[in-house]
Amino acid sequence: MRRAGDLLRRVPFLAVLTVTDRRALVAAANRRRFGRGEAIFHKDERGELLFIIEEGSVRIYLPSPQGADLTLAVLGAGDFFGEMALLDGGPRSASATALRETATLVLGRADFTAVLQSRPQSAMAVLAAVAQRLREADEMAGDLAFLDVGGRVAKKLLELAATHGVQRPEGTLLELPLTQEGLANMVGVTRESVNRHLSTLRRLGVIAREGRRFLIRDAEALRRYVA
Amino acid sequence: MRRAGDLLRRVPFLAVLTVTDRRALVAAANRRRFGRGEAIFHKDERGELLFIIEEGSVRIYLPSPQGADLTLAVLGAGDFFGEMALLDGGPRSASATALRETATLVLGRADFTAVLQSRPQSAMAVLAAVAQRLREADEMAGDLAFLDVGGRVAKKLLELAATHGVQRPEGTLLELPLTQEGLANMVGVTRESVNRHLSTLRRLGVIAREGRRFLIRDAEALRRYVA
DNA sequence: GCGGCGATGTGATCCAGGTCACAGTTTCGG
DNA sequence: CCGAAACTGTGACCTGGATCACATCGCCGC
Repeated sequence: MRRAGDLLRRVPFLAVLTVTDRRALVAAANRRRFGRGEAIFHKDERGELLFIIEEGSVRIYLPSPQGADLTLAVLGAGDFFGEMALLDGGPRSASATALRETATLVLGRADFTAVLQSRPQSAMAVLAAVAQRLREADEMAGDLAFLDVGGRVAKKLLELAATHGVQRPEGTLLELPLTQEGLANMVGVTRESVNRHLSTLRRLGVIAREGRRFLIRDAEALRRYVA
Repeated sequence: MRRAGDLLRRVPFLAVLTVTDRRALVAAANRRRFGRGEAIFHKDERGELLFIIEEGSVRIYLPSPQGADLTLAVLGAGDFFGEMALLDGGPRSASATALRETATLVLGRADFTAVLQSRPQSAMAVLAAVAQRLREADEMAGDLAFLDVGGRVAKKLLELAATHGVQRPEGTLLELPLTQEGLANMVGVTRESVNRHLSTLRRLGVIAREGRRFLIRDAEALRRYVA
């Protein structure tokens, strides 16, 4: 229980609660584990559960009729998801699956709303988080409308560097193991196109491969490549 | 003041307040009018104001470096906008301009947060509204990624029919006067492409022009055209 | 009621990126 | 440690939309 408490302090909308409140919440919540590749929920389903990731990582995506879906986000420990359906009562707006063995804390609608109603600070924190996501969603739409494939790939790499990168003498290494297909799904194009752009970037010495991860050698060049 | 009070009851997050609370808010708020085509704010500016539309209509859009921006929403009386920057403290995530003579009620950050903090119901309503917008933004990204131009145009027409349509014996008339350029900006393509698709749809008898507005004769056919 | 400007309609080209079809290369489970 | 399965790399080809270039058609204002 100790570990869970620590983690919850890093969840924005729970951070503002008192230790006692958080303990109560953890006591009320269920736990669920998901195996690598296991579906957590599907778009258009009804659903009344909010998930907080204790450990692991989860992909949120829009499934497309003809395969090739669009990845909206990859979340990790401390992130929460599934709140949308709770907030506006609609069906799931996207699908979620575990990318690897993942442990979650599950909150029902009643517990969630109770917290929000009784702690204005907590509601404000959720509001900030949702606003942040809206920002990102709008930006994604803009990128899809304005940038060509090369630009989208470059921009996504920079984004991943910011969120999942570790500094190395030779550049920034993306910790997240990522296949070209995965990257393709993030920018809404075919794997082949991504491959060709990565090839040029590699030939230019801008990026390199390190096993299943990417190494960004020249972020500045990538930035120029976006425009 | 009477008219404003009536209107505010239709703003979701203010509807839950008492009449007295609303009166106080109206008293505290400023009013601003904007002329046709006038800019209200620009993306990336700092801004601390929330606008509630009393009368008129406002276009929210992402400007693109090379002209041709992307319209995210067209809002009318009773809608509010500009909340994002207040909620998460970031800069404006999009630009806003008045499409015609428009009157707004302006709320500062302090007033807005005061309401949210003191009225949990009100915070929940804002949460629902923002969640709703996030849903729409994600869907837009999906459409940009999955649908071809024809599908996007058809889908947008159906959307507009739902939000701005009036029933007529011959079909649904879109009240909103809309140029092909305007439609093009909503779906992220060139005016020429929109024109060609509209031409085929018109030849097929699915839609027709009524002055500066669209008449949808066969919604079912449009729906098929999306896929 | 006419002159002009914004909004339409359409043809001609061009090319980024999708599709298909493989070959080579890692990786990982048993 | 080996073999299958998953990833990566590339060529050939085709096509939807962008781009450019006009002609025409309203409306709106003077």
